[in-house]
Amino acid sequence: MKMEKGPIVPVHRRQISSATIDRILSMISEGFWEPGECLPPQRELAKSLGVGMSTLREALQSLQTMGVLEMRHGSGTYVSNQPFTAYGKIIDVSVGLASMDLEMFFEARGIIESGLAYLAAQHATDEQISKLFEILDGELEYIDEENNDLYHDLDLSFHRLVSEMANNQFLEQINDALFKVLDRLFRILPLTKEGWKLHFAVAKAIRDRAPFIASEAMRTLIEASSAKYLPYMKMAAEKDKI
Amino acid sequence: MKMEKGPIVPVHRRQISSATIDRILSMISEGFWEPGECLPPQRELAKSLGVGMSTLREALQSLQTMGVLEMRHGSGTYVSNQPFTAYGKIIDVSVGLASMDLEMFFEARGIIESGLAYLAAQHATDEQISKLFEILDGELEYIDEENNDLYHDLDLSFHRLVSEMANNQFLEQINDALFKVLDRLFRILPLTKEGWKLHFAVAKAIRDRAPFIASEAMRTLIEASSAKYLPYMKMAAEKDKI
DNA sequence: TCTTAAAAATTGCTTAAATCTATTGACTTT
DNA sequence: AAAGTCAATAGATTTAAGCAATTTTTAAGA
Repeated sequence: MKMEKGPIVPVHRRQISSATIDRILSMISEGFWEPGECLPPQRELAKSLGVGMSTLREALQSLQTMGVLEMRHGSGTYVSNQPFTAYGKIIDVSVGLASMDLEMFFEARGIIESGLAYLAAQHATDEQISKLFEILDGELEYIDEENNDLYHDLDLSFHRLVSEMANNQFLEQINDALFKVLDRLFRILPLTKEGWKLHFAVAKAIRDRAPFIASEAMRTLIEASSAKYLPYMKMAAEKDKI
Repeated sequence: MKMEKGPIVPVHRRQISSATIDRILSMISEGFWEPGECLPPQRELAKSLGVGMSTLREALQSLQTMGVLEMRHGSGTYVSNQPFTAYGKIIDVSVGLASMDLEMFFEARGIIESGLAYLAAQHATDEQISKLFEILDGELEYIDEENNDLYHDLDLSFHRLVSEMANNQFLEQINDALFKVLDRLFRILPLTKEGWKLHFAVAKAIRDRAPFIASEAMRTLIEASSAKYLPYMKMAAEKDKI
């Protein structure tokens, strides 16, 4: 019988720095070093792993970029005890490099944040819910005023709290990164009566433990702000470029 | 007049490697190097930037980890023309390090994939929709059979196509990474009549351009498979640990 | 003239060693 | 006991030298 010949796949000799990354990762996931713990000094570690110091440092630096390690000058290299924190930087970079696709990121934020509202309606604690309504009360004072910054802080708290209620760190980090980067491009406008009503609708649905309604309300909210700010944001992005 | 005293903010001397990262990033976003283009040789670039080669390489390696650059031995260092590809690796690492939180990742996948279905119902082209129904026809042949691998491929195509229909690269990449890593932990079970019906419901809603129904159908689908596989997955993860 | 193989040049990869800088903790002084 | 000083530790950076993969050039042969 004749064998079917596929294309011959070349064998790539792994780069040592890449292999070093995987080695360190597997040692961490095997519990050799606990979160928060300090790795051996770089000179020692390099010798133990049988690699040069520059190579080791390239690996450590990449792991730091991935949010796995934290290097402190003069002190040591520590295993991060907060995973997921690296998404922010990387999403930030992506948005910066693909800022022409601003709609895409807004759309993504709409999806993720409405999903978070869905989960919030399922998982929120009673304390969180009453705190959410406190924020709404606070916002009420700024309706139709020009006091931009104060309202902005409350708006931020609102979205942060919903995100927290959902109790899903992974989505929370991604959403947080998206929010920050979109917010930086264009600072939010003053609150209107209609805007407040949308916030209220989300809060009410979460209080009523109605996931579907909460997610739809949040979607409406994000779409409204998207429609409002996207033209300005595009202008700002263009200006940034030039 | 007395000055109001705020807390004294410590000055951190920036690390050169970190500054180098930002320098290169801004040069790319300013269009100094186009996507796909090759940077100068590392020796030259290091001299131009006024940093040592090891430092430069630490920066380049981090940028590669972020998906911005691609280093090819013997050839050169290129600006990536596909952004977003770095999410996969990093999400992979996160899941590996936080595998105790398997529910969290399943929940996240449910949110994102139902969101993708929502967008798919809005953006899908007619060709994509007919292709989706072809996949469903294909699946029909494997119902209640044990032919695991063949069905698995079709299932993968189904989810990939829905993801593609949504036309949002950012969410697509994140979902793809989640799918891969969850799929790797536990290979999918044979298709049942009920499972196929759930696939069909999603496809029908997309064809009918009904975003809300599509997203709910997808959520039901993911929740069903989650409920089915999570216990097994946990076992597998435990086994992996030991 | 075209093809092919060898050689050279280019470029990234790795190591090693010396030096600089930040942090920590122990020691001294008051 | 508190504050300042100093030495040890550990990360940060540079330089230089040589290795390894890729690409380009050159040269030989058909």
